Amino acid sequence: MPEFRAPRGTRDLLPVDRPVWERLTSLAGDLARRYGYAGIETPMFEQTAVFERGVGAVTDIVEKELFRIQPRTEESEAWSLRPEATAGIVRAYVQHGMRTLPQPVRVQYVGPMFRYDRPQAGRYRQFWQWDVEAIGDAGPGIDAEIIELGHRFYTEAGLANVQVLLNSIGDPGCRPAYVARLREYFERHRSELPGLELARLASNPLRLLDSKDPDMAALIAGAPRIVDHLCDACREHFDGVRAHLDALGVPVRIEPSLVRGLDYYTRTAFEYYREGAEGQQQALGGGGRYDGLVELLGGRPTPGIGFALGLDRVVLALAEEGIAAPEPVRPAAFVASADPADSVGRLRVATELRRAGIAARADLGTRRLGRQLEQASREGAHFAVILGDELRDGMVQLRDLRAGTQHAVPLDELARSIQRGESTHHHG
RNA sequence: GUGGCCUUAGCUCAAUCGGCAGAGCAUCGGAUUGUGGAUCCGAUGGUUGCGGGUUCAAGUCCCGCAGGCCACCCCA
Repeated sequence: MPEFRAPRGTRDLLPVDRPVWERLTSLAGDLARRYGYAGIETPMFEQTAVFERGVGAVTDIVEKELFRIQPRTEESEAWSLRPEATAGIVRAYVQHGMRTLPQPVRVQYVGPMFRYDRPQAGRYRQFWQWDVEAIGDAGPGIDAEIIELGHRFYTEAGLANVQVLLNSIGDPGCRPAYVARLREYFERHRSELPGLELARLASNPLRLLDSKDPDMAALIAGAPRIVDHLCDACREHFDGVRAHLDALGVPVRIEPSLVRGLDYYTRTAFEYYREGAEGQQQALGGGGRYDGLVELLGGRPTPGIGFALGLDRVVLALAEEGIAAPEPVRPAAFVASADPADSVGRLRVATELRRAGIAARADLGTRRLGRQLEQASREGAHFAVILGDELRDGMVQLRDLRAGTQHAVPLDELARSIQRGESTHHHG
């Protein structure tokens, strides 16, 4: 066991892991372009207060999972690594006066987030999210656009069985009355509550709804549903979201018990859920509307909605479904030579090919020719270029490693021959 | 933060009752001084996660710690 290891809950993404990640990030970028979401990037740490206020001071994320940075001096501000992206993006929206841009402002970002909790498969202390936000539009249409965009990502990534769970959790106008009714309901059934749930009844009755305790299932099923207690405006918004989603053909399941753990959510709450998944990390992503957040962080009252998709969990899901990762890039040409010592000649020819735009590699060691060709084969090269005595006449051997054929070509026509061979094979 | 299971070479795993730490794959080399994914041969690679204890003797038994996984908590 080596002396040093990646810190607990973090891991190295090795060359063999990278292709699937590159595919997912380029898919996110492609969807962002199609849907009109511009890139944004905010710092990986912020003043702790941004998260305390933006995420909610009494949430688990802030209370027990925040990665706090030790200040270097007493005068230093208290910083924390970001546990999610929305608070920082909204902070940037306010700081840079983005309310003067055409509204809503559509932005997106792929990057690492940090939460200090106990690692498990699909749950890490450093993990990657694709975060998408639309700030400045209160209508239900943008909710549907965002929800469909997230669903689209899973579909195009290759996950066919991802379902959207949808709920409305009301707003500060109507939610308190509902929470009071809910509390009243569970108080009536106090004797049936497991100990852990009793504590929640006092702190956050909404959380009782998404309890995983099997003994709670019947109780939850009989509980008042928030969607039946929305004010007219919230009701109308929720119906609007559903109507837009229906029109788009997005498979949606209304889930009255879906409440999300972050304080700032209003109205729309949604989650992407993988059916038939092993383990508890079935939530692939989630999001919701946060109409009070901009104001909380010092801006004018501004509505907003967004989601965060956990890319680590998508990678895991793709592996579980047996969906193959993209092949690593194979070189078009591998330059070998009869003289094992002639690394200068090999590197020179490879460099010329590279300058001509060809993916070329060369053995820069001292292997004999047979070993060089073995290397070329194992790296999946299409052609081997063999430098030998023919160089005196300006000729090299061009060997097609897939076909097993070989012929001499002039060195100054080498790049063109390889390009021709590549294109016929790719389209043949 | 709570509980359970696990940890032997880069990877996947053996090692009888406590008795000399091994194999396959991978890597490097040879068979083959100008011709490749096969085959054969060889080499490199270990403080058995770390620390302590019991014992003539510990990969094996005991204790602690770390890390991984699982279930909670919570979330992505």
